[in-house]
Amino acid sequence: MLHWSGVSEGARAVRSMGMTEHPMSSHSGDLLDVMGAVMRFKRNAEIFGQDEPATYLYRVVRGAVRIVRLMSDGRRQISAFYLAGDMFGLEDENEHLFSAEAVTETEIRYVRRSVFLAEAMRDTDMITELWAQTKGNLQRAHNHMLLLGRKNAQERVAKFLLDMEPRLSRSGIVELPMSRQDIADYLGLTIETVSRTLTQLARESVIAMPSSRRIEFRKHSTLSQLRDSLTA
Amino acid sequence: MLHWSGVSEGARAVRSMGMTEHPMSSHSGDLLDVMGAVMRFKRNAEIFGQDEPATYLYRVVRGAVRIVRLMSDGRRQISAFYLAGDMFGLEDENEHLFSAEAVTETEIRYVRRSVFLAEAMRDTDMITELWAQTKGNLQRAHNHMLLLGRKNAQERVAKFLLDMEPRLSRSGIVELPMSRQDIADYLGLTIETVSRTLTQLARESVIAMPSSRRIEFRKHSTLSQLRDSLTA
DNA sequence: CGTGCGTTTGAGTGAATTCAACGGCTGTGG
DNA sequence: CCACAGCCGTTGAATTCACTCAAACGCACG
Repeated sequence: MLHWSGVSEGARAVRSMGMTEHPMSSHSGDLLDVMGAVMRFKRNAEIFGQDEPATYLYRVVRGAVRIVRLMSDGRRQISAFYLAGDMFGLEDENEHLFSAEAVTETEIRYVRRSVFLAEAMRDTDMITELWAQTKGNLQRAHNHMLLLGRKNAQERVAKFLLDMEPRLSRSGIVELPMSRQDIADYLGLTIETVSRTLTQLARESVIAMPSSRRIEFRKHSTLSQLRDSLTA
Repeated sequence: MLHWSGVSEGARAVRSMGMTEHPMSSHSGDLLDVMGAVMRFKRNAEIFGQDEPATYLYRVVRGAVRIVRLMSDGRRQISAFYLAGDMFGLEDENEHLFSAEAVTETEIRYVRRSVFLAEAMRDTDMITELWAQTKGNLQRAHNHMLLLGRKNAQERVAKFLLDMEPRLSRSGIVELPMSRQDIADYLGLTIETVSRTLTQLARESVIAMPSSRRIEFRKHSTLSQLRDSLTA
């Protein structure tokens, strides 16, 4: 199924179109952009699944990916969203405990880990980039754990919006690629609680919601206060 | 091999707590084991603090370290415990958003990031080890997020015990280095709920608690079921 | 125009929290 | 040796916040 093509020097001529680099990756990460193959995934399509061997290394070219753990009773936990420029597929060692799914129409570049690593051993920029990406993912994971611990619903939603803003905003307006269910499973809340909280924020004019996926920031500082702590 | 450039500044930064510094003992073995300096920290001593610049890379030689975020109203979130052999200090980019504290009497080896990286650029084993460690931390972080999402108290405690077992067990008996408060802040519960849950598990003879810090596994499979009842 | 899906809103319930008191261990000092 | 203080952990009772169950809404699409 998955098939790697063009890791050789010839592929280096190919340069993918301009993508937004999120703030956490320190320098331009074009390295996986010239290796491996590109694949398109439709909304909700599975990129890799739980219990599959973890063989590849991936990068989001366009769109959004969610890292999901599905439990037998239907509960779902989303441990990360990856957006354009992010590398992923390193959350597991040998077998995937998580699955990765396209949140929207998404374009992915992927390459065998072994191939990438072999190349990286000869190119310090590549291994440095790989490490920087892994570190960035680790930092986001720790940041996200702050939210999952002892935070109430308002704090979670406020932090979610503020975290997403720099990653996918266009001038104070966030176009969310993910559904309410995705947000709920990411925040450790139910869909109803997410909905109620957003409605309440809109009623208080902290945000505006022209449509359910579009969020405008109206009182940025209030949102920050809600995130940091309601009390005290 | 490598001299300790920059180590003295760092020592000053953290030496305010009572601890002793050791000269480089050539412990034949892993990579960070032969670089940098060793330091001892007493129980609850701070290794680095929130808002300090993130300059160093650390490894636990002996003992246990917790990564903590303290909020203004006193709430605390522990996002990781690091044990002997684990590298840490990569959870932040430039400034620490978290602090690191010794859970028990702990021995740490540390080195300037820049120094380690400079060396790693010339030694692929070192950068590989650094990446492997970062990846390991990322994997543990994702694993921990499963627990923090939508899990009830019993599932959290059961998973916590099972996760800790391979990391610090001696033949089915776990000697916990951390307090109930630490466990609670790690699991996103209150100290009372952790206590009640452990008591209940002991009453059901799933575990035995000869002392509050010592846990014996009596019905390992039952514990797994409690964890998986919703994890699988 | 109806069907289906995602989202919102409402009412009642429950699991973990908060508030409060108690028990056990350790070290200190009379 | 006992008395006491301090810390940590446990237990009890009442509260609360998010959850569950349920229904309705709005929009897209055949």
